[in-house]
Amino acid sequence: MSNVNEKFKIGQVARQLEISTRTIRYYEEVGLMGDNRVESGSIRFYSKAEILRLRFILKLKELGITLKEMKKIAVNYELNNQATDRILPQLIDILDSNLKGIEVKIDNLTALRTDINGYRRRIIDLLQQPEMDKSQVVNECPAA
Amino acid sequence: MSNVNEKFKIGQVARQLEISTRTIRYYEEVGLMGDNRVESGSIRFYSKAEILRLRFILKLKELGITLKEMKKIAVNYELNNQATDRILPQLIDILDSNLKGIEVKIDNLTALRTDINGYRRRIIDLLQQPEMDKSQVVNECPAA
DNA sequence: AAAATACTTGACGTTAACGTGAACATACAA
DNA sequence: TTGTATGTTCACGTTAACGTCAAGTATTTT
Repeated sequence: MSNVNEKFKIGQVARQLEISTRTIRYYEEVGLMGDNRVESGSIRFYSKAEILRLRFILKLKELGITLKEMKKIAVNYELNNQATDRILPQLIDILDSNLKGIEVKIDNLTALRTDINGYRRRIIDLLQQPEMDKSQVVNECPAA
Repeated sequence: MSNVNEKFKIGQVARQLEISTRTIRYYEEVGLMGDNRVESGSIRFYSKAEILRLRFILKLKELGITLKEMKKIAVNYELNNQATDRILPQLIDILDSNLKGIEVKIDNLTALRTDINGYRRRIIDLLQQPEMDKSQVVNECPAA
């Protein structure tokens, strides 16, 4: 068997990618992976290309793209007869809107950090002034 | 009825805080709010202090603290006979670990943004060189 | 008092992305 | 051949924080 046509079973692939076999079957289940069971039997075999496809899925996931979004892309990829030129702009759109979401999240988290720090500081101040009545803190709305 | 002892029904409170009545009942259900049903009947009444408590819960939630964590605090608050001195350091601890989580998230998102931008740029480059074979992009693992 | 509005208690539904277990078939090692 | 590792297909479980009925009670308005 030539090296390029080498096939792997699901467990090998899973170990290689450090994911569970369930995950791989799940990706197939939701239509991200196509049926890899060979005619004869029910056992799945994956070529290197298919493993790359899995890697690609994992990468997109890392990039914050949901499986549902990926499916959309995949469907269009088929519909357009694998015309990459039609697909890539779509991917860019998704990446862009994702970038926006990320910016928003970063901003929110940054504000949150400031907020928490302020609240934290107020608590510490209270703890260091033992004569004060601290009971109100619990019912107080910080930075509001 | 003096103003300070004024009681509100759940719907009024909900509108005031812009949350659902279900949410308020849920907070009671998970032990964050104590039973506010008056002896005689089954209708809940909330004093301003209790509305403040709700505000406090909402604020902590904004700060990324889960209801489960709040419950912990609340339980200790009761256990310690409402000794604020024992509770506040605990709150600080939680806020601190939350801050750490936020830092991590910000870092991750920032790296992600860079990553996405890089990938995005590569796609655009490909789209602008019409002679190239773009089919590989889909199976390629960006920045890996 | 009738109608409209608000409150009550269940209790199942929702979302994402798998985890987990059962019960069985297949495959390679000793 | 017998074990043991690995594969298969269901199908229910998980998590958080409520949403959403349904069906009945209470309050308030007209």
